[in-house]
Amino acid sequence: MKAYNPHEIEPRWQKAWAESGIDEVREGDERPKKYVLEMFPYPSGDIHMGHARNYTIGDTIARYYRMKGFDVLHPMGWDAFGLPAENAAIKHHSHPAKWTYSNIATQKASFKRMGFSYDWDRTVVACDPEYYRWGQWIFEQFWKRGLVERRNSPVNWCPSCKTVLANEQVIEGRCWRCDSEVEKRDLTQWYFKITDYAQELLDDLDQLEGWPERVKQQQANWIGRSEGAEVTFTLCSPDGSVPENPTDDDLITVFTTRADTLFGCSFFVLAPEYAGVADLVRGTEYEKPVMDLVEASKKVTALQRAQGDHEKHGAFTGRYVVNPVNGQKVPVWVADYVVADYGTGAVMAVPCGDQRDFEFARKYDLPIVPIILGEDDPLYPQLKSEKNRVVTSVDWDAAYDAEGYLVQSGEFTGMKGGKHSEGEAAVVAKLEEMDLGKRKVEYRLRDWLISRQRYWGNPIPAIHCPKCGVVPVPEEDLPVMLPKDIDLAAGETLATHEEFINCTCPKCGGPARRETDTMDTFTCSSWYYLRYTDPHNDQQPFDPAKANAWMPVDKYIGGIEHAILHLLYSRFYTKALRDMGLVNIDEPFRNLLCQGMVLDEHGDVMSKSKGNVVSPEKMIDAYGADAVRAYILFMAPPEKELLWNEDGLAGLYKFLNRAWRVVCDLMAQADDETLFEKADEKKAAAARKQLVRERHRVVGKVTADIERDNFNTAIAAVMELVNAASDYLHVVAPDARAEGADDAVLARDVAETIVKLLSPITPHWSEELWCTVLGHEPSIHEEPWPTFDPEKAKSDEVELAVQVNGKVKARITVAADEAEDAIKQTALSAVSHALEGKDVKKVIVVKGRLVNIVAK
RNA sequence: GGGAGCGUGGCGGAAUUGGCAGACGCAGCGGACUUAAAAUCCGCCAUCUUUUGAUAUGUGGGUUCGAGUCCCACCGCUCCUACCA
Repeated sequence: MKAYNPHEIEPRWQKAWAESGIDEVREGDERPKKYVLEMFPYPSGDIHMGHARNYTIGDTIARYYRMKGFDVLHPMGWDAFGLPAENAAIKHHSHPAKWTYSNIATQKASFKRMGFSYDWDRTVVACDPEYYRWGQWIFEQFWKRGLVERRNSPVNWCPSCKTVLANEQVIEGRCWRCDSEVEKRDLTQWYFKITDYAQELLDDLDQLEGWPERVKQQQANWIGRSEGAEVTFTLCSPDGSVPENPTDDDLITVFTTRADTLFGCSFFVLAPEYAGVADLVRGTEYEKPVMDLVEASKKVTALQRAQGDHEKHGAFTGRYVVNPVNGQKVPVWVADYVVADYGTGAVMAVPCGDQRDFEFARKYDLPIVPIILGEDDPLYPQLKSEKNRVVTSVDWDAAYDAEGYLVQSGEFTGMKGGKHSEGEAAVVAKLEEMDLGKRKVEYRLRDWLISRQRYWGNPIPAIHCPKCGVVPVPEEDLPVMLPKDIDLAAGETLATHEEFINCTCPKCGGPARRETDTMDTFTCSSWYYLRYTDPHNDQQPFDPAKANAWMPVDKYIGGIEHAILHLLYSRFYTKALRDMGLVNIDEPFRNLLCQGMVLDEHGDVMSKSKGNVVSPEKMIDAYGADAVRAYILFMAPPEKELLWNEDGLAGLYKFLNRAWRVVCDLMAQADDETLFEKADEKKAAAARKQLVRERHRVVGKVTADIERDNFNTAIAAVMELVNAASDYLHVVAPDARAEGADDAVLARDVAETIVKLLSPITPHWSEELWCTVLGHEPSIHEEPWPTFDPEKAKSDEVELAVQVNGKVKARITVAADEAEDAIKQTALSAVSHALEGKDVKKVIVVKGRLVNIVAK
């Protein structure tokens, strides 16, 4: 018997598969398609266990579907633009491309060693001009359709990466990439109007039945739809008089979800960044304190806010606005707790019903007028039908933000108040009637800031002409190539590269300057899955017919850290491209599997600084790729974290050895007499029966488990079949398995079944046994998946637990098709000792499982 | 503060709709083989108890013939989010 030697068989089969092109996609195939995709990696260096896990899961699924008779697209590429390459280039005085392509080569070699079945002919590398050309083209199509905007506003700036960041890339006030504190700056930047799709991005989450609930929840929270109303207040003149015929300049609008509390508005607050703040106070005694506050709030970093420093600061502007529902004048303040870019940047403050307003009112001694009360509030009996203000202060220590009844609220007094309440609807109706308010939906989602002040990215294809303004680069001139001669270490950037910058305006032909910002790397990863469907197209980003044939991705596998960023952006791209007629789908990813992290044995994140990184390469050196793959899938369900434990890996290696021997022993003929003793025929018959049952049961179990991503229990089931085969081998001697005998047929069937069931997981191990021990031609990976007969998985006798009042008291064995009455009788007599002195009230028979006797 | 999820042996984890808790594996213990070790093969392995049996899925209640699973409250942990009016 040949021993299992992964180090010999793995490279041999990898070479053979590459030569035969077995993993390449066949175009024009008649079979139904499956598009299995793993998130493409950033070429940061050697692969780590997270990669190994992600891609092992995907490869197993892809191989399974091939055997199930699908035409499978399973591609791989690299998300190759980004800052680490630039930093490496600065450090080593070289070019980012050098570092990037060298890492790609390293990673690709590792992926091949893992035995991943990618169609390498379809590789997409994001920094390849053949790819980024079409990223620019798509940018221009978005531009044409009004999805691109250039505007000045406060943005997140990372001082360490020296670039702006999208909202989604700021995590607790820090840069997602380098962890530096993010600053606010006023800059003119490029945006994608993802907010145009806010409602659809929210609604279509319902279509995504194959997505984890928590990811959908996170996206819904991020989009943050909020239903409310706009309410218009009139600004009083500097002398405090109410303008008789107010112009648009005299009106200030707020967004609120609680119009029902409008009668409790006792002051009015503008964000420090609110556009008209300076004009309101210019030349007055209030100018200095207000403008000091505006300056100070710029210095309060997002980080300080994230860390819970919610001390509110404000300053009075000296101006007043008129409350539209009761005509009351309320003071206008500027305060740093109002967010400038949500709603209108102004809020009506109702301190009795909003905790933030309450805190601010207490700090600056502003009135707190109770206008919504719970029935158990001590003030309620006094105020419950009071329409006018009689109480204008409270001794509460927090706002009342629950549902309640409106009081001191004019005609609305007595109505129910709260979000989406009767009172809210009535107030909004009244405002609409007066033409001073209307229903409004707001979203938390902001437009996607896509420009970056970095070299190693996709250049934004725009030209600044002093005469014509900002104009797109003509399509035939795409791509705008990144200049290769740049010395980043010397501080050069695109903005200092005169040769790159100087150009002529495509409209007027005059001298012009090229845009020097590049696009966020997330633009590259927002459509790569479409490029895979037609990777060599040099006429368009992809042929819509090909994309439509393959899309959507049937199974998308990647890390949960992309729950918002990448997945939201990709959904947006897909919808925008759909509206341009390039694809006919609404959503790119039908099923999403978010794999858990790989942690060290103590549950800590693996990191170079901690020195606890386990290298996949070293594990392959020690145990072979198949054992590593099987271990990764066996030790935890895919979405859970995996605690690395090398003893466990050794265990899987031992299992592959044991299963190898069992397969060989099953195929051994009578000449190999030393192996087993001859057993009596009765035992042998029972062992045969048992093995047949296990064979059918396990195929059913493994198939169902792989379909629902339970690879750990699928492997456990194969282990059970191997154990059953081993038991059988101990009873049935090899000479019973001579050529042509029933046992020979059974033994071969079980051997082939084991090898096939493991082949998506351990492709080299299976291929070797298939071709040598089982004597077939390559390749097992083109064989059909084993089938099973549920009838044959059934046993003709079953053991039932007999419970008395829910506690197991005995076990009985009955024929599988035994009648219920007979089962009851058997059960009752089996537990007669436990029933003495009791009345049997009821007997419940659960077929195939148990009998429960209720007795008192 | 808001949202989502999770608590099962020494460890990783099983348990489709409520139906015999602990599959499968790791570690451990015992045995066979061996001069010996490794490898391999066989057996044991939740807790208490001599057997019978009793107790066990974070804690306390509830629904049910029956609860790891459903409901309520509490405790603990993890992730996401954060002044969004």
